[in-house]
Amino acid sequence: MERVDIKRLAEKLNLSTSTVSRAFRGNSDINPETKARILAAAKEFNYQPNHHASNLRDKRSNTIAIIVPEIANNFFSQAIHGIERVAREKDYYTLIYLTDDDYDKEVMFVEKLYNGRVDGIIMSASGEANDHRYLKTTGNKQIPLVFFDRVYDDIDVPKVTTDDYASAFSATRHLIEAGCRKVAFLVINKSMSIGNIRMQGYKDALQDAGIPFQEQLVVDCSNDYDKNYHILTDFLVNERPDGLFTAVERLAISSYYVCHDLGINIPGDVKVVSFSSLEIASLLNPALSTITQPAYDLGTHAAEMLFKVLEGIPPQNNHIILGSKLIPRLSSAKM
Amino acid sequence: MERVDIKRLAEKLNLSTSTVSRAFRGNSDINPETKARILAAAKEFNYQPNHHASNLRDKRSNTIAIIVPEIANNFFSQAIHGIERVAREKDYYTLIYLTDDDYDKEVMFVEKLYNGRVDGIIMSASGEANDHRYLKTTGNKQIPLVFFDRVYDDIDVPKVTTDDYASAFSATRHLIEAGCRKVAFLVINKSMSIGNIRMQGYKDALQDAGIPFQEQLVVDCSNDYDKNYHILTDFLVNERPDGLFTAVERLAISSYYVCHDLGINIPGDVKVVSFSSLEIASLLNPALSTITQPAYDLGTHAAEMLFKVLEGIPPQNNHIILGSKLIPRLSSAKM
DNA sequence: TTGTATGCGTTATCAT
DNA sequence: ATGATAACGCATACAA
Repeated sequence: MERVDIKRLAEKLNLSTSTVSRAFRGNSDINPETKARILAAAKEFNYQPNHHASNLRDKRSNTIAIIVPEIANNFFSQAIHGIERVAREKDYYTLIYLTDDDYDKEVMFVEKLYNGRVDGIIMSASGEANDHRYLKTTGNKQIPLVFFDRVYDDIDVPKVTTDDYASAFSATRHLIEAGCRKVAFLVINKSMSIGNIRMQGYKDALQDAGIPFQEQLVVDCSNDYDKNYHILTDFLVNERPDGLFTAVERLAISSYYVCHDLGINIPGDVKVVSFSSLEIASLLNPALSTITQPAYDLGTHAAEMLFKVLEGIPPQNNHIILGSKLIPRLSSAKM
Repeated sequence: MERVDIKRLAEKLNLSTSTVSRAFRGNSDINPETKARILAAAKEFNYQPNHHASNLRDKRSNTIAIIVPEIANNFFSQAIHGIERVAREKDYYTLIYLTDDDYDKEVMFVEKLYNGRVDGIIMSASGEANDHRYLKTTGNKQIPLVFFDRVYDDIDVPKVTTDDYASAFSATRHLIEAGCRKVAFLVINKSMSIGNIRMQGYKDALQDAGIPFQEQLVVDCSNDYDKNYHILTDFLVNERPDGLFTAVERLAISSYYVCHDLGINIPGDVKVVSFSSLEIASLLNPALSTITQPAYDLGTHAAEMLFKVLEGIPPQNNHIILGSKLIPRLSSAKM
């Protein structure tokens, strides 16, 4: 009921607030016995130094924000797990923001964070196609930002990504080696840096194999399951590709549904490889060949970079690139 | 670079800080023109009222905490999504805590939150078997708490759960109707309220069908994949059940792996039904029969209950129970 | 409608 | 080793 603050605790102990305060901070000198008394009393009365008061004084919040497009997604939930673990170790709070892939929300979130609410931001971007200048202000205001996975190339902050080009290249080559001659590339936003890079790997692998690139084999999908279902149905019926390389897990899933419904056999009629963080890819029917990104590690690295910046240590390497793993399974097996 | 606060903004505008402050609060009277001027200037200088200062004054944080066992889990990530959406609408911040199913962490998190950091907590519990008295203090300190899914029965706070008993009952009956006579129940912590309730539904469905309950068909599993693999391998080899009812998704996954490796056919040799929030259950090999909980709705309801409490509206119903859906698929098909 | 003054709870500085 | 005090930035009660 009664809220106990430092003042009341001090009164109960016949001490000054400064002494009590000292008991909770590492540095200042204080008699060990006094400290013990204070800590005991604090425990008894369930006292905790008020967060807002401390942070107002210190001008820091011990809090970071994570901004991601979505959370009900294996990749992001694993990455968040990684970030949270590092933050917890540093005794930082973790605020979470979901943009639902909406660029306007992203801007709103970031601008709101100028209120001293957080010490730093870790973000996977939602609006590649849009204007990023709103972030440049961030630079001026010195609120540290780190990108992971989906980055804005024109914003010069630390970034953690995977070797998307190489992965896309090897995934495409893998399909070709499995016998595909008409490999499609399914992507959600090919103008996003990440979609673009993956497409480049795809193109180059085709060229490398002497297969001409065909624009109509690049399928621009959406975030909406129903829309994708139609897009992919049309595409598969009309183009009859013999290989699908999908830039995100969701598109592989949609492809599976469509193929099931159309009676298209995987891998007999069409082979599939996808970027995916699905842990149970091997349990799918058929087992899905994946390029698995180290989502958790992406998160921990991003967090570690951010904390380096917060600690004033300039990161030696402003762009960390982690390797992904191509795991061939039945969906892309040579028949 | 230069940090602009309310004072500086006031100086630039030749106004007092109180007037500037008023421009940002809905209530107080202020000349619309003045307000417009202030807001314009705020935009220009990128001013945002300092979060900690406001909250120190107001003794509220506009922040809620979500405490869950894990996040890389379809159920929890969907629930979090629901909570976040409601919080966002209310213009609240959302802090996230992952306990990794560790009761000690849960206690630590909650106790740390006594520092005024958040206005309320939404939690799915990690330590049913442990002592919950640490939460009773919370009651005294009036920091509102709402449970969802995994609850502590002995703590009297608003709760949102699903109809676990009925779901477990019908899942078990479903297996029996599909021809199973030796149905096992796989559970992670049967002493947890939720595991217990599900087990009761299982038992009663057996009894209802005139099948005697056998203790050795209740398999106590862990959170660890490797351990479960061994536990389940032993169990399947030794007991040869013809039906598996698994209390959590993870155990169905492990069962699939084990059955694949042992050459046990699903549903031919053993049929499987599981509580699961897996969206692609129908793409598994074989398609997994699920009891699907409305995870997202659980989240939104929990959040709405919490905000009711925060707004001083006593919830009319202290325990909301949502229905789950049994979706039979190939894994439990009658042969 | 606007301004003045005070206090929210904490901690660093300075004094004792 | 401990105490008194000022300041962090803001929002309200009260005065004008």
